[in-house]
Amino acid sequence: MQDQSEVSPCLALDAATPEVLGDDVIERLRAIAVQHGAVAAGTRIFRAGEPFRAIYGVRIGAIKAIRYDGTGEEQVVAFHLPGEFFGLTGIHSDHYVNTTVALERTAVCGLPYQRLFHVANEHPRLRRQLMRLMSGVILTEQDQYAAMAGHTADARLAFLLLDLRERMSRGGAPQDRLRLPMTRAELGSSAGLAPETTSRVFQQFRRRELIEASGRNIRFLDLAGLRRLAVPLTHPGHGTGRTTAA
Amino acid sequence: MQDQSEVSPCLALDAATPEVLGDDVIERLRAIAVQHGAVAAGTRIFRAGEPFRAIYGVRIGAIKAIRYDGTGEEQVVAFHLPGEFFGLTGIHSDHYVNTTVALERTAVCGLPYQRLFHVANEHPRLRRQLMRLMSGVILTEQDQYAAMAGHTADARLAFLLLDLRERMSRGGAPQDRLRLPMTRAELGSSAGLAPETTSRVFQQFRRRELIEASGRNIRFLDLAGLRRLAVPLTHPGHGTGRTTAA
DNA sequence: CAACCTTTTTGACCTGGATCATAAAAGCGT
DNA sequence: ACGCTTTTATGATCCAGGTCAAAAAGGTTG
Repeated sequence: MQDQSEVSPCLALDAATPEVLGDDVIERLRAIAVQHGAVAAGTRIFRAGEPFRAIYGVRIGAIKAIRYDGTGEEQVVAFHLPGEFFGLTGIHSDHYVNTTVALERTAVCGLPYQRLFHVANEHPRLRRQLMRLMSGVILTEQDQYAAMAGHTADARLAFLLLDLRERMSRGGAPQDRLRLPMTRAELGSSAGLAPETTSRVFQQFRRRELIEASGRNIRFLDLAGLRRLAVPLTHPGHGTGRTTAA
Repeated sequence: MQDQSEVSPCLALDAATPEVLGDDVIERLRAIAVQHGAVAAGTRIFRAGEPFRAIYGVRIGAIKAIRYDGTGEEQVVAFHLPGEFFGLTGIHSDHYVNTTVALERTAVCGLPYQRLFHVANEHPRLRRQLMRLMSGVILTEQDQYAAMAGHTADARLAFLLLDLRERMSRGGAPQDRLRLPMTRAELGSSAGLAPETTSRVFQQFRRRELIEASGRNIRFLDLAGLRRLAVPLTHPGHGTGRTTAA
């Protein structure tokens, strides 16, 4: 189950796909998917304002979605990890609204929206899955918002780390270690914090022995402690899958 | 065009509906829509954790979507105004994740999701519109997030006021006046600010003669000034409709 | 209209995090 | 391995905004 990124990278529409969608649909999707080769860190996938053509899935690597805030300052809106989709806001606007950039060596695949829509026209299962996918993105976005608004730097970063941990370990990765694909500055920006603050909070976490961190390599020492710190997302009911969007 | 809230309240799927969807679809939707009578301020529409049944549209009034943050403190996640839909996150989770409460005398209508989906099965137009709707919600959510993260109280509230103004005037309402349906505390909470701060910023806006405000009644005196203050949402390309979600 | 309760405003104070500055590490390309 | 650039860490300072407290408006209900 760990070769997920090899087998049906783009097709992991919201985690539980193979069984849910059926082989025929998977085949159709595979046919329309545009597999892009791996690109180097710093490569832009698309730029805000470009006409919307396709939604993208991350196969390997990581993506940041950014906006340029007035002064030209870069503001990170979201990160996208393997198995997640981005560019979805283009559906509404006919243009991409964020610029997306590879954080490391990254491979994405594109699902041209018109074609995707046509396939969906013939497959109710896929339609339902698409709705679920988008709903999940809204949920993620709201969680993020709720976790940031009116909370301390500690809480925000604890939340972010736990969130990244969970999303990274989706394809069966080690659960106690984590290699961050982004800089402290980028991580901070996504939480509305200055890079210096991010760095200091990391130190604090180390001192408290919540994590071990050398550079971008994190080891979780005390998950319970981190969770206590982080904003508790009181998602009632069951555990659910996750998604993201640009 | 101002009796929109009377004619096809629920059906205004993402603003541009009548022409886009066609009369037959409208008729079908009208048939499945559950029109709820107006409820008093403070009435809960649904509670976090309840099983997901329907998505809701606001006909008249206003809704707040809230979460209870650890300590039991209420945190406002979003406001929903006439013409907007909420409860969409339930699609993914099978449960509502926010609690939604009427802020004033409010009428909503419910679109039972299964039925909605069935109608959509027969109408590609509606499918497309639903995708657009959800994409728009993601966009709104991201805008909000970007506008709040790492910006001053002034900027956040200026943004919020302009946003509310725009959304309120959707059905052809006066563009220079605004009756806020929420308290300062609620407005602040949605921006991650303390009520006192919200109040003080309002005073500051008054002194600067950006707005005139007596209680919940706002008059915009200097839109350009407010916009200069607010976080500029560099949405490239065209102007687009708006939406919201719970 | 009076008593009551909620919301808003204002003041005083204090702290979390931004900012500025600089040093120490890491990466990284050659 | 060696510079060079980018990233991270840490210290000092400052201020926006949170918190506590209390008064002043508003609204609501009997």
